[in-house]
Amino acid sequence: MRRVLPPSFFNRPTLAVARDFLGKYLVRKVGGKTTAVMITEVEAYDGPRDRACHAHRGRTERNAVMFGAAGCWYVYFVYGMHWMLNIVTGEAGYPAAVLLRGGGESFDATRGKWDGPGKLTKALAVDRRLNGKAASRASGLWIEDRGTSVAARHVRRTERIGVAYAGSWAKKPYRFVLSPSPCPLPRGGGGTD
DNA sequence: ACGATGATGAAC
DNA sequence: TTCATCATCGTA
Repeated sequence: MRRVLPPSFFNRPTLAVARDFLGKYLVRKVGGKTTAVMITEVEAYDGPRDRACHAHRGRTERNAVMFGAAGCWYVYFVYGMHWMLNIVTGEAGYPAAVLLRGGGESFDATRGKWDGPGKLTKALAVDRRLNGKAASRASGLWIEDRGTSVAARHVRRTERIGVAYAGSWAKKPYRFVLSPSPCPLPRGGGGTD
């Protein structure tokens, strides 16, 4: 079973899309070579109120694609050297996206190879050229469901990385990590805010 | 713990 | 036009 995720998958609340990303495959085709990476770590950036979200200060040239259709890539450059890969989620006009932060070769070997958003884009040759393009075979970068189902006990939620400037929004559990070993109950009991 | 490294956005 | 900032990473 192998299905390319359609725009409707992404046209849902950002947190739901982020959660459901775990266990899906990010597939890159460049030239004749295809690479598939199981997604194991993502972060949600949810709308203008989210102070960690680029759209918090309104629309700019850089973040414009976040305001567009779900299922398009939002790629930007940070720290003078790294490309960040996001996919736009939710209704057009509502600026939200999911940042792809890490991936592995399989469910049981989820760590080590592509941990870190900058390493992931470097490994998959992702740069500005994909910004605004749809996630599809045509763009050479897309997401597939290959039948892996991820149970709740394998999903760990934490604060997002590198967004300390966002005040209370930095503390929200918007980072989702796939953990092969079952996680104990979330810290503090409920966990999902 | 820190420096690399350059695009971006807001201020002037 | 200038300048602070930055959804990171490798080395120490």
